[in-house]
Amino acid sequence: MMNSKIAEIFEEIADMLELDEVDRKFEVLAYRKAAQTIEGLQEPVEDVYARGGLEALQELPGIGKSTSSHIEEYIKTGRIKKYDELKKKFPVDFNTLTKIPGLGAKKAAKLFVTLKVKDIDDLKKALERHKIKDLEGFGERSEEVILKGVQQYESSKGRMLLGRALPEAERIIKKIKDSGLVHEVVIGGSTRRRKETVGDLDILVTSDKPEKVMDFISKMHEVESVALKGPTKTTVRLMIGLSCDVRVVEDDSFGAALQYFTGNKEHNVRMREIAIGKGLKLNEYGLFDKKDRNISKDGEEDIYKKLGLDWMPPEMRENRGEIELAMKHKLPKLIELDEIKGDLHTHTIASDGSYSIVEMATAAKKLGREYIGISDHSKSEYIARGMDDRKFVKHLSDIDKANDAVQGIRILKGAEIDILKDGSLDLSGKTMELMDYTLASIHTNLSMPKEEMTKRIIAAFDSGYVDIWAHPTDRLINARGPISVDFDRVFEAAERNNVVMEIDSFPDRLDLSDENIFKARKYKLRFCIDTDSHSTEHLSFMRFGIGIARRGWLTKEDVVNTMNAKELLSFLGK
DNA sequence: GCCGTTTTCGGCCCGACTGTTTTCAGTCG
Repeated sequence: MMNSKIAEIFEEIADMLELDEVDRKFEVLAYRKAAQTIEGLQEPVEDVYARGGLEALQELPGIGKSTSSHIEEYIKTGRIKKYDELKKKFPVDFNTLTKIPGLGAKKAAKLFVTLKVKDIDDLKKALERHKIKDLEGFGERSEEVILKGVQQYESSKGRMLLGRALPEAERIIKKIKDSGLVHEVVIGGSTRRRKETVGDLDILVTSDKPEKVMDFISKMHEVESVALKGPTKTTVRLMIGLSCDVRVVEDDSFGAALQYFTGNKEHNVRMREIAIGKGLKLNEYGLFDKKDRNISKDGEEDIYKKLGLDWMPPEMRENRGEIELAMKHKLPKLIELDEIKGDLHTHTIASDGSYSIVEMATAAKKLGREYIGISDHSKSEYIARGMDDRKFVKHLSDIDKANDAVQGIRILKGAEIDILKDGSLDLSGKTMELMDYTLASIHTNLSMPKEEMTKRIIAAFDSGYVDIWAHPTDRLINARGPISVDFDRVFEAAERNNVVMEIDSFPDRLDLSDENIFKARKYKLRFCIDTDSHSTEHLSFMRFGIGIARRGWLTKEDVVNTMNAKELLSFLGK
């Protein structure tokens, strides 16, 4: 899968074009947009090309003549000439350096020209010697900001978004399955627990030809290098920049091994303690009695059962009280993906989405949704082509028309409305009353002090116009921390005003996080799992939000978009 | 460089914030 590699190259081309004396900002923008499209693609870009050549590539949003031929060139030769030429002038690792908060392409280029900084290691040396503060255009403060940025970058790297890791894991698993060498093949570890980021992939296989499986794994074309290869365990470095462990066990050990490799560590420690208490021994090969006989060969559920526990979903296995509940047979019945009836956070070409209302609705229908809420941006989101009241009124009537045009799915009229600095909303009450529901969210002044931010959000809720608080904390995983806010007071205000808490399923948001869901569950609050889709492909991100909701122990009853449209609207008081 | 029931040419990505500066460049959303 070359998607992320090509996306990275396009991003770097954009970075380098930004350094040109002539203003090429629209070209820069076009490359960034193309990078985004490729990165967000749910299938390998080489498959798109294999299916329909340049034409098929050009059907992707933001991919045109030039970018499609770059992609073709990369697929055929592994290089892109334009990129190589630019890189000659600036042999700098822009990809890494511009990920450091406070450092953009221009500053990185300046650091290269003056201090020969090519990568993060050079940057760290320059920081240690305090060389940066004396450069023209930099100062004491810039040096501090960059130093802090480097630390932040280093602490977050190494863990990959679940949204990237899971599709890759699934592809690899399918390949192993199709090899015909194995009986069972499953993903374990934090990926199976649906943690928001994963450090590496743990794949568990049962087979009576372990060596052949190991050979097969190490020769897959997704593999960049083989770190370790033995008869039952292989560790490879994948092209997408993730380490992957593959472990082979015998059929009788499958349940124990799956339990062991799913974790987490604390959960497993508790499990082994319980086994010891019963005079047994639990390891990855089985549950053994005093005479070392494996007494549990019937899968994972049997391991739990023989230890006096109910089987529990992987998402709960974090030692956060689930073992106690399993002993008392009081585990909650967690929400399932197929219980979701609609999606209330989606964007169209009316603001910053890539598809029309009809296209989004048709795609949602294909996924089995009964309704879709269209929630485009309000005017303060200039960059997202947000709409003012006048445009919104027209847009809402466009949704009505689309509703008549598309059969078999109901389209709801919504909006994602900015909560402004003073807590007021970005559209008039008159306009908002024309909608079926509203999402409210924060996109500006994110670093506001806690007290001010808390008052800002409470003021928005108290307006009485907010139905759903969208991507509440505004964090971007590995890139930006959450806003600073007094959750207790905000949750109280939400309870008072019947404001629903969103779980945004977009892979780098997953907001609320599972920890915050735990906090919110102490209040009488309901949740809504949305995709924040900006394209039809994003609609399938729902499963990531479901994973986070399950990690927060939510049930069907907690989540408002398990209701049908009629029930939902009546719940929202419409 | 991409895109098109306002256009195949001429729009797109504008404004806040910050730090380094005396009027603005870079970064970020």
